[in-house]
Amino acid sequence: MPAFSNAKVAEILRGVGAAYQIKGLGNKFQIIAYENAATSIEHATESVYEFWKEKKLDEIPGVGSHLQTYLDELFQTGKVKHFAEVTKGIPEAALTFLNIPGVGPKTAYKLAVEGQASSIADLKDRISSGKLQKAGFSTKAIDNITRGISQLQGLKKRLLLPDALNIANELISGLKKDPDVIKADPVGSIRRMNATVGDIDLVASTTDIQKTLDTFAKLPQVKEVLNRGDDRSSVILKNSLQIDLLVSPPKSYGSLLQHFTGGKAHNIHFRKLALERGLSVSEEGVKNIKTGKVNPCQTEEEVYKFLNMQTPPPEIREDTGEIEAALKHQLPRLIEQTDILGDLHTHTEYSDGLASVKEMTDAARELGYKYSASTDHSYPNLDYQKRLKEIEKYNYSHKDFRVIKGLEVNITSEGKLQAPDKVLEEHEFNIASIHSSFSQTEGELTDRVLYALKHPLINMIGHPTGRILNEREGYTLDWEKVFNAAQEYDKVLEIDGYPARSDLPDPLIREAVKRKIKLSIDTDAHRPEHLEFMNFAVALARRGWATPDLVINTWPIPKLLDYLKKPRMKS
DNA sequence: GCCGTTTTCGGCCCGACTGTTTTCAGTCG
Repeated sequence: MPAFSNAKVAEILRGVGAAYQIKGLGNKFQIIAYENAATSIEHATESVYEFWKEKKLDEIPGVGSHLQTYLDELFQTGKVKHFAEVTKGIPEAALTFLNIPGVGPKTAYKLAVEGQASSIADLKDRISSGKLQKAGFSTKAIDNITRGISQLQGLKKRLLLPDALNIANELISGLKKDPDVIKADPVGSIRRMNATVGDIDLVASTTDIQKTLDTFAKLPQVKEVLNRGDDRSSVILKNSLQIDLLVSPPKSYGSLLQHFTGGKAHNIHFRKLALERGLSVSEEGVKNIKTGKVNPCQTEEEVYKFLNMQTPPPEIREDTGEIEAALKHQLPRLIEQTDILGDLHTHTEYSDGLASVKEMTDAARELGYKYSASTDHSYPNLDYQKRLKEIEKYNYSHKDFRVIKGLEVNITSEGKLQAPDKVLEEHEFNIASIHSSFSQTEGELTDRVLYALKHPLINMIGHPTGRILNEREGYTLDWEKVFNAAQEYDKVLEIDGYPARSDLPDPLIREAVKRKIKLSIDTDAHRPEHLEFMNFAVALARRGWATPDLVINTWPIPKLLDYLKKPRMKS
C-alpha cells in the first residue's frame, strides 16, 4: 500500500466526520472526535504512516482504539469498510464545498444535492444564472457562499508574515491615537509568528469600548464594516483584507490575549485541563465553576498561573508538548535575537546581491554583530581572488569585526559541487544549496544533499527544502537519511529567515533540535535592509523550539572558526 | 469516539454571530 500523507489521512477523517453530521449519525461528540483526530494527525511532526509501521498509533492524541483499527485497515488495504458505508451516497462535490469558508457539512450537502452543484466552478455558474435561488437558497445564504468562494480563491496566497505584521502595526498605531486605547496587539498566527498568515486578528484594551470600536471603523484603511458586536468588529480594508478586532477593559486584557493567541489545539487542551481542576477559562477570565466567580486576568501570566504552569512563549502555543513542559516548569530557554552574534548567509554584487562587500558588512556591524559571513553564489564567472582580497582588506581595517570568507556553492543536478575543491579550500565557510532540477525523484535529491553533507569542505546545507512560500512546494527529501548524515558528519542545517523561504519549516527544525543537530539562523540577505529579517529567522527557530546551544552563530568567533575547520582536518 | 490528579462511565472548550430560528441550528476562531 502506498504511504498516506498526514494531510490525506486528516482529510479522510474530516470527510467521515462531515458524513456523520450530514446523515445525523452518532452523536456530536463522535463528530468532534473525528475532527480532533484529524487535527492531531495534521499537526503531528512525524508521519502517521511511520507511527503505524512502528505500531505506536496509540501515541497520537485523539486516536483511540476504534480509530486505530480503522487506520490499520486503511494502511493495509487502502480503504476502510466503515468509512465507505458512512460516506456512501454523499457526492464527492459536497466534500469539496467544505473548503469554502462559512460552508459546513449541512450546507455543503445541500449545495451538492438540492443545488445540484458538481464543483466550485459549477457552483459559481449556478449562482450567477439564478439556478441556486430557484433551488431554494435564500439571497443572504447565496451572498454568504459567494463571499466564501472569493475568500477561498483569494486565500490560496496567504500573506507572508512581514507583510501581515506591517498591516497590523499600521492599524494598531491608528488605534492608539485614541486616548482611551491602552494597549493593542496582533493575536492569532501573527503573534505566533507563523511564516504565513491567513487572517489578521487584533485585540485592544480600552477604557471606552464603544468609542474604540468607532475609532476602528473610521480608520483610513477601512473600506467597509462587516459586522459589529458588543465588544468586537470585523472590517474589510481597501486592500480587501478582513480584519477582526476584539476589545476588552484593561482588567481582562490578559484573558483576551490568551484566548486569541494560542492555536486551536493549544486552547482546547488548556481549557480541558482547567476544567479538570474545576475552572472554566474564557476570554472574560477564569471562572471557578463551583462558586461561579469569574477572575479576570490583566496579564497572560495570571491566566496560566491558575493552572500553576509557566507561560509558553506565543510562538510555540500549538499543543505540540508545550503545555506538558509548562506544567512541569520545564519549558526550554528558546533562542532570542540578542543571542545572535552574526549573520552567516549574505550576498553581495559579486553574485546576485545589490550592495558591495563593504556596504553589507557595515550594515551588519551597525546591527551590533561581531561577525558576518559573505557567502556569494558560486557563479562560474565569479572573480574569487578579487572578492577574497576585498574581504581581507575589510578585516584588516576593522579589528572589531570579522568577515568570514564564505561561499554558497550549488549542488549540481548530477549531485556534484559547482566549485572545485581548490576554491572551497580558500573559503572558511561553505554552504551547499540546491538551486536547480527540483523535479528529480526523492532519491536523487536526497543523494545530492547527502553528497554535500559528506564532503569535508562543506559546512552547511542552505535552505534545505527549497520551498518558496506561495510559489513552490519544497522538494521532498528522505529526512531520516539527511538528519542521520548531518549528525554523523556534524554538519549544520540552515534556518533561512528570508521571509518567502522560511526554510527549514518549523516541524523539521523541531526534529533537528531533538537530534541535537547544529543550526545556523540567518537571513540570506541580498541587500543591507534584508539583514533586518533576523527577527523572523529567530521566530522561525523559536517555533521549532531551538535553543541557543545548537545555534552556531551564537558562538564567539574563535569557537565558530574552530568548528568550521574541523571537518577538513579529518580528511 | 476519546479519555482519566475524585471517573473504565459520563462527561466532552468557549463564546459569538448569522439567519428567519420565535428558542435554535450552523458555522467560526
